[in-house]
Amino acid sequence: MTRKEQKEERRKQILMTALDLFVSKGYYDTKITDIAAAVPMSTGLLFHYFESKEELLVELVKMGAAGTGSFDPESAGKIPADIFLTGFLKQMFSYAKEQPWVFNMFVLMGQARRNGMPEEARNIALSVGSIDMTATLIAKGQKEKIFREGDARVMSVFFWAAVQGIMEEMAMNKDMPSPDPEWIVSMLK
Amino acid sequence: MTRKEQKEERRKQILMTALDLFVSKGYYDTKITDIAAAVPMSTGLLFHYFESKEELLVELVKMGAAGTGSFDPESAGKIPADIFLTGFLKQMFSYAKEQPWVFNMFVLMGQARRNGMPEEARNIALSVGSIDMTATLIAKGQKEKIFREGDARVMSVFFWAAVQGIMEEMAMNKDMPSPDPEWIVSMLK
DNA sequence: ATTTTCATTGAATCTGTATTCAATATAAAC
DNA sequence: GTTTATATTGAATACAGATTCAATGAAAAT
Repeated sequence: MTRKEQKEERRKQILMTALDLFVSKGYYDTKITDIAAAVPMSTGLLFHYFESKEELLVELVKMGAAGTGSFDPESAGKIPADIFLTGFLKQMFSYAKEQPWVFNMFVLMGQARRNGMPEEARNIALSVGSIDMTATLIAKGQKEKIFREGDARVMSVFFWAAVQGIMEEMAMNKDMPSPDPEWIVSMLK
Repeated sequence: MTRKEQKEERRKQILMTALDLFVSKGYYDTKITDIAAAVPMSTGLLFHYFESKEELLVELVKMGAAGTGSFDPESAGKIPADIFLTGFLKQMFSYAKEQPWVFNMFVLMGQARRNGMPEEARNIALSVGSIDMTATLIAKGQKEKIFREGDARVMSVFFWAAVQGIMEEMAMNKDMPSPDPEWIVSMLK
């Protein structure tokens, strides 16, 4: 295995460990030493791979931002809005068990958007247009009389706030069963 | 004004300032110097009134825990569950403008429950039984066929997760209009 | 086989912030 | 009006945790 590949491998290990800890303990309560110990490696070595704790967060959020391709307007336009959102949530919740890191990624993206998080990461997370896209989707659903009346953008903001809250609850409390996606989408109906 | 009264007054000032900052910037990003400057007073003086930053948080969470009296099973038993919850949310959202500190208090209580928050405060916040009480309420609503089927406790957890997410969005984004309480409660129907 | 690169360690340092403290001002208590 | 308690300040200190660094080991490159 070439050196470059090894390095890439190790970086991934570190990122996945950090992701897990950031989500389960929170960014500020996760110490660099916690991450290093969990990988495991010495704390010093961690800085051979990443400049800083914040870079870890930024790197993760960038990955998250890049990975929102599955949630694109293209495929969303073809099927009824409610079906699309339900399907999206269903997949998300299935990730919670099958691919925890994908699930954690979404949780982290939501957390990164909050006040008090390091600015760079926050800006990247905020730049992801899931709220706008969902607003468009909701507006579409309203025209088709599938969704109730109301400011589509406000509805989108609240829809995601609810989903974020739910996902964090799941991330915190591992044995919490995932809710019925249709139940959640029904709040728009 | 007697010395004791003065001290009590000043403590309240500090607590209200801290509450505001904790909610708008987050606990970890709020520095003691920020609080002192906002009161305003010297940083040293703040420690004349409170032992530590954490004591401020704990004090606030204790107040929050004590103030949940309005959400009691007594009054909840008398009216239909959906009306009760809707009324509760309506009041909460009206507080957002009329009595911001009450609103902030609720937001803080929710935040304090999360992983990564100082243990003592977290435990107090977690000990408040709003989830259990709401679960009871939901179960009652289910018997009356007002609410949909499902594990009442899980529904309660998610209901509050959604409400918490919404309130944080409102706290962060001051000009966000408050959502229709009935719309939120409808997720249980 | 030798060289060279870089992965690795853990102790030393640096930094930001919470907390303490000695000195002073103020105003309540008497 | 004097005394006394305590409110107040800002600089000094303590501390936790991030970051650096000099030394060592291992294995890739040649």
